[in-house]
Amino acid sequence: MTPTLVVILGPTAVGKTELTLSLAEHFNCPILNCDSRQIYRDMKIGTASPTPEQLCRVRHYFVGQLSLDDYYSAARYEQEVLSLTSELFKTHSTLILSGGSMMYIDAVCNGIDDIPTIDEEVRNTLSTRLREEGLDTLLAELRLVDPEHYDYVDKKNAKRVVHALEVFYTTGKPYSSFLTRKTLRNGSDNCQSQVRPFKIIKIGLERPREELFSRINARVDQMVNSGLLHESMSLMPHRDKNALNTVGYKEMFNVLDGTWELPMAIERIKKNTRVYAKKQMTWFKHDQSIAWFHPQEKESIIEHIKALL
RNA sequence: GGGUAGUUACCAGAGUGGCCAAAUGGGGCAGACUGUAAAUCUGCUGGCUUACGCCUUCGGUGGUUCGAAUCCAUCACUACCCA
Repeated sequence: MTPTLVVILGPTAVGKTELTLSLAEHFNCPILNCDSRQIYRDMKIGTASPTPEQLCRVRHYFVGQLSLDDYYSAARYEQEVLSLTSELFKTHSTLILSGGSMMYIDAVCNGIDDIPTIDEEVRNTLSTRLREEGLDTLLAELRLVDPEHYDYVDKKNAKRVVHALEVFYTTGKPYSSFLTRKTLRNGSDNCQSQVRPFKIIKIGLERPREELFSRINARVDQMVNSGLLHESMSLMPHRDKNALNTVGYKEMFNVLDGTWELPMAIERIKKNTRVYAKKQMTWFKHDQSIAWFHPQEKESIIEHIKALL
């Protein structure tokens, strides 16, 4: 049997966790979580992490294993998933990867170029320079140093401009010289089977918009009832960490420092979650290799997978 | 009953004779995306149009003016104040 990675993806709150659990039980295989925030410890409520009960039902990987200080990235995730799968495929012919982090999924399915990780010092220098000298100065510099990427880069997106310069100052080589995949995006995923030593089956979960949005609203209320504010309070000391630049927490921090009233924060969390879900859908919808189902169509999904195994 | 303030696009809210289809913010919609991506960034948001452009808007009606969201009259409604 060809080793196969079944990828379950879809917008936040669509119902991935529960469906994935029953698929994993059905196929008797572990779950590789693919959520850039659930991978952190201490962010359980706000990220709707699998509960202890759910974690008991099926072996999970990539849940709650990082501390807020840890550096992480899609590239690192790709590496770890690849080395883990090469182990797990020795004993399982099918594995499930499930989550909504678009870039992480993409890194696993299509690979991501080998771009060096930036050290703290360069990162700090450039963020200071951005603050003090402004984006235009850095853009002008990028133009000199890496004209190819200058033409391509989103010139209003400081983060992208800065990153290209970070790479240049770290390696002495232009950022564009590290890029071998012309487009990261899904257009190229016809060749995925050559990229990976296993087959990939992508299952997308979707719901009508109103249905998804009312699930989002209900889930946010439920998070608040389960103590999101309290959890945020314990994370306050780390509020500037990237991992906490996350829907749910950033709004609650505003409540805790007195900027917002709680009801306002709750509304904003709902809204920002909807926006996030929409962004996920926008990303996923270009990927022709995804087979879409309603989360309730479990039997059809199983059939679909079996037919492709 | 009297007085004052107000009525602007989905909401809030600028605009007080031409540069106004109307600032700005929110909300909504759409999109981009190769390294902390639940991040970051962009566009659209009266109608028709690919576009030039055309048409209908700033509570209602009627006026003044070459020209009105802006000035005048009047009616309606809202808020506050005095009775």
